[in-house]
Amino acid sequence: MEKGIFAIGEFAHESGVSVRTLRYYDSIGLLTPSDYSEGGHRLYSKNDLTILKKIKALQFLGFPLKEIKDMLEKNIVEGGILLESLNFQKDLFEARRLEIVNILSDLSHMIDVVKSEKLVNIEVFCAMLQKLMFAEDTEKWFKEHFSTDIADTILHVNKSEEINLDKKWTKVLSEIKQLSFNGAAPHSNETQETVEVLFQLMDETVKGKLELVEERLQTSEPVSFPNPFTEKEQEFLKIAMEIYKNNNF
Amino acid sequence: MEKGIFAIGEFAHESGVSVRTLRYYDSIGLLTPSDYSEGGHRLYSKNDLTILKKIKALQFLGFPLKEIKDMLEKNIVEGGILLESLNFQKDLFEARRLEIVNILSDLSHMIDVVKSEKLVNIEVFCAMLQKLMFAEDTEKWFKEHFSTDIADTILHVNKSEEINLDKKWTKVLSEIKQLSFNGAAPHSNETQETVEVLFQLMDETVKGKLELVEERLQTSEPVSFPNPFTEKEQEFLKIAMEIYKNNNF
DNA sequence: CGCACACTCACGGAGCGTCAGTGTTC
DNA sequence: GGAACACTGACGCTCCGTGAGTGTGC
Repeated sequence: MEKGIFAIGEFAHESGVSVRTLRYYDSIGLLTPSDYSEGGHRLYSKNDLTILKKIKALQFLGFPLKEIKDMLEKNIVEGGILLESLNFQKDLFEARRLEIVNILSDLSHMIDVVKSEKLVNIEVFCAMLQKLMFAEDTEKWFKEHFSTDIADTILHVNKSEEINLDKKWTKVLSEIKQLSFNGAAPHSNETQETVEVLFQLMDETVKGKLELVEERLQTSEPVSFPNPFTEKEQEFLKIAMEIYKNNNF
Repeated sequence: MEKGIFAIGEFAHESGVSVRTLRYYDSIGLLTPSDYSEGGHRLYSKNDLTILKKIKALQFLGFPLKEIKDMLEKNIVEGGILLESLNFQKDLFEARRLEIVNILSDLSHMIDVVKSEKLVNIEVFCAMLQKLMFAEDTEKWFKEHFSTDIADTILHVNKSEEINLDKKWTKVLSEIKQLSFNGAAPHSNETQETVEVLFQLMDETVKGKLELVEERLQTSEPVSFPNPFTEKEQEFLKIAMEIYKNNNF
């Protein structure tokens, strides 16, 4: 091959772009090779290399190929329009970054919670996750259904405290599911012990304001709060809790 | 419609997921409606709603639908495997975050540079961009072609200084391109003035060690440094610089 | 002549949006 | 009986990867 003229494979190697990609760019008219051989083989020049570099540079900034095509065709771009595009891309990436940061935070949280368990029930896991995902909605819900000070007390826990609570919740909720699944009796010792832990945990979570919360829970409409239990499990738990309350309060 | 049983539209509205998506989920067996009407309409139950919520929760963490399907089918997941997936996702997102942070930094840089110009030549723009993209490679290149101290002097500028330099470079390189495009003579006053600015800028960029750099540039192989000029422009510039040097040195 | 290389379709993928043409519900 | 809703294909989107089957360059 003459110097400065490349077949597609050579050109691909030189530029670090795949052959498939080059053909694709040709097909959409983004990078048309400078020449074709008699047999129809694409022939690229050094100039094509600089064009390709431009394409890759613009692609790096997140521009889609269509826009890149437009930009290259115009060659000289009005600063204003370019600036607009750049700002648009920046906002887009900034939004993505925030999203990712949130997801990362939730992932870390879930990792901490899962770490301590051997088996994780997917329902409990997802309920925890939903709690994180809709933290803002949850806050709203609390402020609508309880007085502001109760809500504040419940919601204002720090991160490590929250993780600790979540671990405990994961454990006890999984246990309850397991009991129901195994057909345990609501009045059995095992069940009642777990229910006791549940009450303690509720108490810990709401920091002693349990009575207030319970009162509301019974008067207000059925809870639409993320709930990891099936109907059957709910029924089981309701009975077990009744028994516990009759015995202890 | 009976309570607790939804047609697809209602269900979509309730769950905030599009009808298309629901049908898609059915088609891939991810969320099969609890029942079908005689006429073949999908009928969803409350239970389906909780399943959908799980799906969305897991999707939020970045799991693809296939994996979600697996996880839901197993229902109880081994903590170890789940932990592995979570960590994998976390690493993935962390990598993406870093990527995005870099892009954002480069975007901001380019925005600063572009802000001061009315018209931006795409070649100059892309050359700047490439300089940013391959900053590490550039550093390597400098350290190979010059002594370490020169490289350090040139490369160790702070951010605002770099942006300032880039703005000047953008301006002068664009001017040269414009001159060449307009068919200006290499010896014309206009051209020579621009070349003078170019020399000053080179000097400023390499902080007075211009002679050393030039020496190397002439002896080493042709520069593969990001270059915004076409062959024609390079020829034009070379002549103009010769003239300038003959007149001034 | 043979081997490496290039060519042109064409499918697939993730997750749906968006027609088009027809059937169901109430 | 007619509006509103649902159904099943099927194509489109982005940016290519990955074949399959055939033609070129040296």
